[in-house]
Amino acid sequence: MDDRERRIVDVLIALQPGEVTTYGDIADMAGYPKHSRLVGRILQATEIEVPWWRVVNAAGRLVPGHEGEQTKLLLEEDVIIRNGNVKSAPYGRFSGF
DNA sequence: CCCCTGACTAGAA
DNA sequence: TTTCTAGCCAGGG
Repeated sequence: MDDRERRIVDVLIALQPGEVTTYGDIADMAGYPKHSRLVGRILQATEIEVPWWRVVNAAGRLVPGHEGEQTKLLLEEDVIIRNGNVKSAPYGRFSGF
């Protein structure tokens, strides 16, 4: 695990309940703008426990293949979801309250 | 090294 | 609003 991966994971595990953000924002916060794809790759491959359900793409689309579980987990954190998309969340990139 | 693929994105059609 | 086009990065064949 290199330095970039470590920093990105640090940002991920720091996400709080109800805080929904995007791949691009995670990359920015970790100090690696333009590396959104790397974030997605890490989320899919890492063995470390991270709140993956609090990450969606820039359009608010849920993770392909995990919509069901992700929707359930987000609803428990008071995140508003409509048609498989995050409409708004208490905090983070999709905060609309 | 080339080509394709994907939990990505911003901007132009 | 939806679709396409470049850019972007790491992996795998």
